[in-house]
Amino acid sequence: MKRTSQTDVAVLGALSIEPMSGYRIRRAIADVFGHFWYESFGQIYPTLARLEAAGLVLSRPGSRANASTYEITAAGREHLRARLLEPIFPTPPRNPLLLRVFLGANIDPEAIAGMLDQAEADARQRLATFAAIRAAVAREPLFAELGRFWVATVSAGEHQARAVLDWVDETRVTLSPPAGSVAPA
Amino acid sequence: MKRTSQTDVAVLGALSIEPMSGYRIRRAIADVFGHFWYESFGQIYPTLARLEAAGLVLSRPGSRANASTYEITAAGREHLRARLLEPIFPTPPRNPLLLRVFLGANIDPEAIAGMLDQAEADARQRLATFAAIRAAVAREPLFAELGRFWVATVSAGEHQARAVLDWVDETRVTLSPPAGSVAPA
DNA sequence: GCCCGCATGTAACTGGTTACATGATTGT
DNA sequence: ACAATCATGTAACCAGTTACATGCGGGC
Repeated sequence: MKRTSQTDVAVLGALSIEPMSGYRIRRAIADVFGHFWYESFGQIYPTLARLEAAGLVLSRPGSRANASTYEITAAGREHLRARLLEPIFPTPPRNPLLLRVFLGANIDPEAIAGMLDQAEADARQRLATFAAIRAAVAREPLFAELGRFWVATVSAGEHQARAVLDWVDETRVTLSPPAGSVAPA
Repeated sequence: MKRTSQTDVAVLGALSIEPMSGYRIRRAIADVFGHFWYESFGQIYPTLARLEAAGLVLSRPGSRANASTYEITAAGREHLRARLLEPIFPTPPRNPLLLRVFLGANIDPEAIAGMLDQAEADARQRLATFAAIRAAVAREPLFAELGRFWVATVSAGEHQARAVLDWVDETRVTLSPPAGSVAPA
């Protein structure tokens, strides 16, 4: 049960769409995978060097003097395919909001209410972003083929966000009586 | 924007319920926080030592020769309270399933379908576990007071699991036409 | 001429997992 | 007696973040 890093998958995956510089890979991951994936520069550049050494990507001088454009090789595509088919090991859950809700007896009910408000605002914000992404996908000609997959991940985000909204509504009620309240007559 | 470790919060939080050995803390976290939190032994024992040095917990010889029971101190409770009120920095998202769905064009549609099946099975499994937990909470006298909070976190898990189920249903349809299909006449 | 965005890289650090080693206690 | 569970700890390792250093090129 060894959890292997998925950074290679994310980087090769980005390059499977089109050749890019390291900087642009990072932006693509932030913009497109943003709601379900994250990579930092400190992770991307070493990874790119490793992938190149392994012959999975190749770099060619880019448009600028100091820039390189990375391209996925045939071996890289094959490797990506294989990695995508490996069994998935989900990372151990760590939800700081739920940790606080569980330990809610230690703090002021107001504080919990504030956290729920924040969670609701975040979820609404995400839904707005998703709506914008849907519109963008419809416009982008590049993603005519990949659009279905992209929309599927966006939809997952929407379902999650709506689940949060429903849960917040419900939880505000079940957690509202501040300790010594009585049942309605 | 420094992400500070929440391990102290989880450990102090467990001890805020009742005194326990390190081993039992880990089991309590797995059993009770399991669906939203995780800590390994390699994390718990050093943390306990640190917390004791800081006077936030104290250890007394336990029932067994080689065991200690840890207890939260007044300072520990105060520290926990303060930590719970700190702003929440969610960890960067990393959802390997959505990464695979997005990159689905690189692999066999069957493989994606298999992953969706797996996600569905996992969600159903979780729902069953939650039902069992709800029953257990109702029985547990210790959690008469904390039950509301516990149930709130369980409910969050249920909402998430149902969101997955809905998404899988929907996505099986939107992703089913294997490439060269035509619209219905 | 200056600022901003594009671009690359690395060093220090932290958080966390895994695996291993070891032994006590309890129940069957 | 034996197995399972309770219990503690550590060492090796890995993944990943953050901050820093540096420079090019285009637009205003």
